[in-house]
Order: sequence, then C-alpha cells, then structure tokens
Amino acid sequence: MRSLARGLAVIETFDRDHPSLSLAEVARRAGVSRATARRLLHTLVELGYAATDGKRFSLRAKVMSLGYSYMSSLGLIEIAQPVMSDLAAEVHESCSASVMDGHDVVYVARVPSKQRIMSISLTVGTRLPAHCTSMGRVLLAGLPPAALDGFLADGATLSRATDRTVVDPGQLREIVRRTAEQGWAMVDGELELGLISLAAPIRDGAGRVVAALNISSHTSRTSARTAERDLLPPLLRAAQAISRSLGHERA
Amino acid sequence: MRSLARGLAVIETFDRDHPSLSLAEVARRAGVSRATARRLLHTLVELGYAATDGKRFSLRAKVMSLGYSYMSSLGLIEIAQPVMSDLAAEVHESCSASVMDGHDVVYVARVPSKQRIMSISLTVGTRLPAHCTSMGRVLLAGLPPAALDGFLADGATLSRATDRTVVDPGQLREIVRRTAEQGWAMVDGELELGLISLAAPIRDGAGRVVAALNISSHTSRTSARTAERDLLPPLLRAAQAISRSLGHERA
DNA sequence: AACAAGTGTTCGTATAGCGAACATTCGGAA
DNA sequence: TTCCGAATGTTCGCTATACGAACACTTGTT
Repeated sequence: MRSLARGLAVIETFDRDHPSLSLAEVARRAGVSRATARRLLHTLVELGYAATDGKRFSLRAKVMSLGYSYMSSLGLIEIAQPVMSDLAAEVHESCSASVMDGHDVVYVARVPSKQRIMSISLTVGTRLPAHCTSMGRVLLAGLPPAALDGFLADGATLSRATDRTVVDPGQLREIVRRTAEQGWAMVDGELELGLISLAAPIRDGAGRVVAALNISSHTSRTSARTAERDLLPPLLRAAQAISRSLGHERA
Repeated sequence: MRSLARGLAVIETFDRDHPSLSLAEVARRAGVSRATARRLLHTLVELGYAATDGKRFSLRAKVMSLGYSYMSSLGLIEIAQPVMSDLAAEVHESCSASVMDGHDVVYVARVPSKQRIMSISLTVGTRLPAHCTSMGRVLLAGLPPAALDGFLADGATLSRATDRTVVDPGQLREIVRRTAEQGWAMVDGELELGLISLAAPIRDGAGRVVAALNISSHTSRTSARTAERDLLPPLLRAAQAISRSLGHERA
C-alpha cells in the first residue's frame, strides 16, 4: 500500500531542524514527486495531523495520538510510572524505561531528575543504539538466540559513540551473555563520556523480557563501584516489582 | 488520499483495552472492509510499525517515531524539560506541559511526582478536554478570538466530568476572559474531584501562546488558597523562564 | 457430523493516485 | 523597475493500485 508508506514517511520527514517544510522540501526529503507530496500533505491537513499557512507545512499535535496508541496498547506505562517515580525520588537520579525496536532502544517512560546528565535531552520516544546502552544490553540479553545472532551479524550498525564503545560483535556477545547471567547491565561512558547507567529487565507473565528499566548518573557523582552498591539494589527491586505486577512470579 | 487516512485510522484502532487485534476486529473498528484491513496491516508490518503472529496484529515501538517527529519539531521540550524538573523538585508536585489540539489539550512533557494525584495515569500524549483543565483554559485564553468563538459554539463538546465542571459556554467565556487578564488559571475539582491544578502560558518570540505549563496537586495536601500562595509564584517564574528562552521579551 | 457464523484470501474491475506537462511565484541582474 | 531564469506549486489524462464481491477456510455449536 504505497500511499500509506509514503504518508508515514512524510510525517517522519519533520524533525527538530525542520519543524516546517515547503511542499518541494517534503517531496525531496521523503523521496516522492512534488505532486505526490502535495496530495499526501493535503490529506494530512484534512485529517488534522498537519497544518499549513498555504506556503509551509508543519505537524499538529494529533500525530501524537498515533504514538500514544502504541504507548497505551503497551499497558506497561501505567504500572511502571508510579514505581519509577518512587525509584527516582529514592536515588535522586533520573529513571527510564524502554523497549527494543530494530537496533535501537526506544524510551517509553521517563522520570527526569533535577540534574542534567546527557548533552542531548531524552524524552519519551527517543531512540538510542542498543549496543552501547545499559537498557539495550538487557534487552539484547532477553532476545531469542536467533534474533541476537541477527543483531550481531550486521556489524555495520555497531557505531562507535565514544572511544570506550564496544563495537566488536564477539566482545558484545560475551557482554550480553554475562548480562543475561547476572540479570543486569552497567555501561560506563560507552554512549557518552561521563555518563554511567545501570539497567535491569522487566518481564511479563510468560517470563519474557518486554522492557528495560534504568538509572543514569554522572561519573562526577557516581563511580562504577558506588553505582553498583547504592543504585543497583533499588533498581532491581523496582524492576522486579513491575515484573510481578505484570504477572511474573519468580523474581 | 484514502489509504493513508485508513492506515492512520488502523493505527489509532489499537489502545489499552485492545493491544492486539485480529484482522476482522481491525476492519470493524477502523470502518473498512476486511480485505482493506488486510492490505493496510500487511503494509504496516512490512514497514515495521506493526507485528503479527499470523493470527493477531499489534503495534511495534516504531509508531512512536511518528509522534516523536512532532515532539522534536516542536522544539519546546528540550527547553522546557530542565525548567520543569527544577520546578517539580521545588514544589514537590508533578508538572506538565501541553499544547492545544482541537477541543483537547495534549501532554507533550511531564515530570511526575512521587504522589499519585489522578485516578488515571497521565503520560506524554494523553488527551484531556480543554474546557475543564487549567492548561486548557490558559490555551483557550491564548486563542485568536475567532477560534475561541468556534470552540464555544459547539457546546456539545463541553462534557461534564464532575458536578463542579463548568459546561455553560457563557460562563466559560467569562472564565477564559479572566484567565487572559490575570495570566494564569486555577481549576479545582472540575476534571476530577480532589484534583487541584494551576496553569500558566508559555509564549514564543511573537508573543503567541504556544503551550501551557501546570502544577497539579490534591486537595488533601493543598487548598486553593495555599496553591495560589505557594505554587503559583514558582509556576509563573518557570513559565516566564521558558518563554524567555523561546525569544519572548516581556514576561 | 453437519451446520452456521465468522474469519481470512483471491481476483477482475473501477478508480485513486501517478508523474509529465503546464502554470505560477520568487529572486536576482541589468 | 523590468526582464529573465530557476525554482515552486498545480493540473489532468493514463495506468497501476487498491477496492470489495465472491470464494475458501476455520471454529464452535447443535
């Protein structure tokens, strides 16, 4: 169904650096003819997903109801949110939950702390590469073996975010194996220097890893040692509490 | 462009109570023939927005990148988020930002507090009726007169959430007028009994109201009087700080 | 076991959507 | 200012796309 695919491509064409676009710009960026872009955009305007002043086009808040369809269908959020708020308040650090999508983790819930940690600001919907994030490694550890093999097969995707990032598939496989074994992951400066984060799996009733929960801090406040001592126990407790609410018996 | 419209309708078909649907269920709920639903769903699966086990269909995390396109194109979030975290930490209550869409406000950023306030759990993407929320009234007050008239014209949309909800268009117009005058809004129990909330406008460089910022609390902790005394000043300061970052000179 | 009611799939046809061709606007240069 | 060129935006006849009636198949009931 061509026009659906193209319409979705048009929506994803808009971003931080391109909040409003002309018809021709949309056509170029989405890879469609101007005539097609015109028809797609007019449909989106008609439906209330986009707005235009006659010259330029921009998205309207209604597109959020699309992402929200997924969020609410996940069900996880309303269970996790209160637990996450408690956790964030207890450790005074920001707390996030994410799910796997392709080679990335996608944030589905977040309780930011007062302190800023990262250079970029994380929000619900943000994507980060799985291989160099704590939540990514927990989620990779929960993948069926075949899916993990597939992930490691195309090594092109293992981007080097910092000079500490593990980009060797063999090395990553070993890390994922150990993550599965110990039931949590720690990443220190592999996504961004100075950023340290811990993650633990959230399991559903069938015992499958459906999401990851994490706490992030800065090395100026927290060393790897103190993170494991002070942050890990509350994190594991919270992750297990959420899992239990999802019907997972054994923690 | 029919198939785009229908495809988006299919996505919105999934929700909390229907996280996975059969082909026929989707067809029924989206108002299309089964054949059409089949083609749409297969396209969505192909593109990675949906998944299927051959029998039932569900959304994948990729649909969040659609909503995220809007969020990032807004630009507001990365400016507002740190200010909101500070504000939430200062007053120990949850803090949210929203924009107008049709007759609703849509949450675009949120810092939940430890305490639960509402019966339902609010997340980014949540919609609430504008007429009985503090943010809604602030946003209505920022609307061009013609748009406000339009809003008040169709009184059918002024749903009665509690017995305190103002549903009379004339009364609401007066409230909106006073909101515009004083530069903030308070709503006490009109959305949900026991819930009290304050909101202030966020303005862009051109002075237009682009979003609303709010603090919510519970009447068991906070009376209308103490809310105005303790919560309002920090809220106004935060809203003005964000507005200033957006290029708004006069606060 | 036979039926009924519902679900998923196929296929010829109509029409929705395609892009080449046509207007229109915009921004320099003289 | 006026002209020109290069871009943008719009139209329209043809074709492939997407439609739904008709066909299989599955499921649960008598």
